[in-house]
Amino acid sequence: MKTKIKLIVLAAAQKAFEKGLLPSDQIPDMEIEEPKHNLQGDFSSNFAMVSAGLQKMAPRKIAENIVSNIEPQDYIEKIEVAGPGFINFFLSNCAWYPVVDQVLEQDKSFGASNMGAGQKVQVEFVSANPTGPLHVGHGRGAAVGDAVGNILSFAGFDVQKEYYINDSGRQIRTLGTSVWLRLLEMEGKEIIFPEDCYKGAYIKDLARNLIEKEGKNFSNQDEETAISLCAKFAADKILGGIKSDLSEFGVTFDNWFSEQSLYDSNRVQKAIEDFTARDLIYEEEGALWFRTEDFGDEKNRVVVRNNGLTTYFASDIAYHGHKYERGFDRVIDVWGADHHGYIKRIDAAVVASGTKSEQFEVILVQLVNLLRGGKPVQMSTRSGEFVTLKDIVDEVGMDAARFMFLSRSYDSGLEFDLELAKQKNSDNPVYYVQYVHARITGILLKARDEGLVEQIEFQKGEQLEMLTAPEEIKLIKLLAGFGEQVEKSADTLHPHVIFTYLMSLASAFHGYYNKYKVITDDKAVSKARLSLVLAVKKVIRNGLYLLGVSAPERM
RNA sequence: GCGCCUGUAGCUCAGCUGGAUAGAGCAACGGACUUCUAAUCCGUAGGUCGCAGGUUCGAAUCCUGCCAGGCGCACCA
Repeated sequence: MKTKIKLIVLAAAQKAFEKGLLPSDQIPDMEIEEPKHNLQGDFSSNFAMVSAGLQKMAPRKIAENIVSNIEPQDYIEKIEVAGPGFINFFLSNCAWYPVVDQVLEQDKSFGASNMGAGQKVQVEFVSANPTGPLHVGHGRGAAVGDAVGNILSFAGFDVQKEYYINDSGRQIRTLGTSVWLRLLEMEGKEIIFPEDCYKGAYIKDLARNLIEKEGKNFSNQDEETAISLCAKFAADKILGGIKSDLSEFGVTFDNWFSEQSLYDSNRVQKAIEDFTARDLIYEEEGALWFRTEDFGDEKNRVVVRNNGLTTYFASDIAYHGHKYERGFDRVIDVWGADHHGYIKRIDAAVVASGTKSEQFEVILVQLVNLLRGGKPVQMSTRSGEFVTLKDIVDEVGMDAARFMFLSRSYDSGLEFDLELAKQKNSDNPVYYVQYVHARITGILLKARDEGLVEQIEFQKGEQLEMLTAPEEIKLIKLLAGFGEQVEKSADTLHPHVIFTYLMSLASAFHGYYNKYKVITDDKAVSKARLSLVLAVKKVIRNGLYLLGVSAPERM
């Protein structure tokens, strides 16, 4: 509809120019937008204002010349010039009816777009070290990454969701040591538990599991062997837990990528050699440094320490290089905001490997403040005790948790109130939206029982011209705008755009529902309203799907 | 000190790729169920868009400088 209006304006501008009413046929960047107030029409063009300088003419005068040259259309009721020179279009109701049929026909693909044109995109998210269970922050990252993936895919991108497993290096060894020490402790030995070891209660559980599995005499082994066995056992176990927690959270990955595999295939080594050969890496004080400064970083970064061990950054260089080798045009990493200092150096690695900086994007997800009834939930990093993602999903449910995580822009910190997320009323946005879906199903079931419709699903609207109430037209307009919101969400990589959209659609529906009966004595009106309401149901479902939230038939 | 994010109603936040009278939810107050699900709706009230400049027909939105809060600034991951 927007593009239609735009073409009309352009045609009128051309005509006005030919008639000599406009001095120039230059067309500036103009916008067709939906005004906030109904009095200002359904669509509005700022053409006159943005071309004022070009035409050397007063905006209102330009607007009038445009309006007088617009071909009349049956779906346009009137056109006005208003304010500083807006051209406002008022559409007749019949302009909107086709939207209902589009929704019903296109069904699950309504709102989809081809803006991505099949471009290959990888979204990497969560990627938590397998050294402990996922916590709240990971939950937000998981919800965001998963939703961004869904949205990009719906917008026509070829998306792969990936989890990077840091299954190599020092933190895994530390994990092994932690478990080993707890194990010795359980067997009555005196131990000193170092500061840098993992302190959570889950470490003791792992030690216990290991004793059960391997028997009592495990501690007699040579320490080195024991620690690496502990590490392997613990990492596998924890990763298994992470996978199952994520799947209970409704998050699935297309690929789990192992850091260790980069070493096994010599990719890390090759990356270092390649950069060294190109003088991007130099030696100083026994360590190898990558000249990230040359790419805009504050200082150069170590890739191999003077003890010969590679840093995490070294495998990250190889990892990101490998992503592009796998054919991704765009790579999106979802990180916690506390990692922002890392962006420049990865960007340096990407650019040094011959990829354009624009092909690498980082979504920084701000921190989550966990509350219970408005009061902060105590989380002690010292003792290693924290509220896990699993705790939250168990307590409030997957749908409520996901919806809450996606309710705000990830650029802002998030207050997550467990009490609020559990409430089953309008305070809790997830039920507000899901309720629309369930309510409509109820209506459709009743309509079927009364013989008004054969099935609760159908592909063609009926008697749509009976939809004349302003609330009905407003609903259709909202449906018509879904695709644009999907594109905006995909373009900005911000899933909360979909959240906001769903809230306004739900609000419009609930208002309508309370004011009008869908099933009335008038058969034609009932059929029209059933068509509209089914369309609303489908769009709600499509939107919820993008956020990874279920659309229940009954509540 | 440097970098990233944030500052909008009492609270939590939308709006920020510039548009007309800045929106929603909660909290407050007053209403609506013999009705397709009240997990809902309707109404009232609530604002120097952190502060100061600048850009222009027009700034919550863009630029600069302050102020405040969060998070980072390792041969850690």
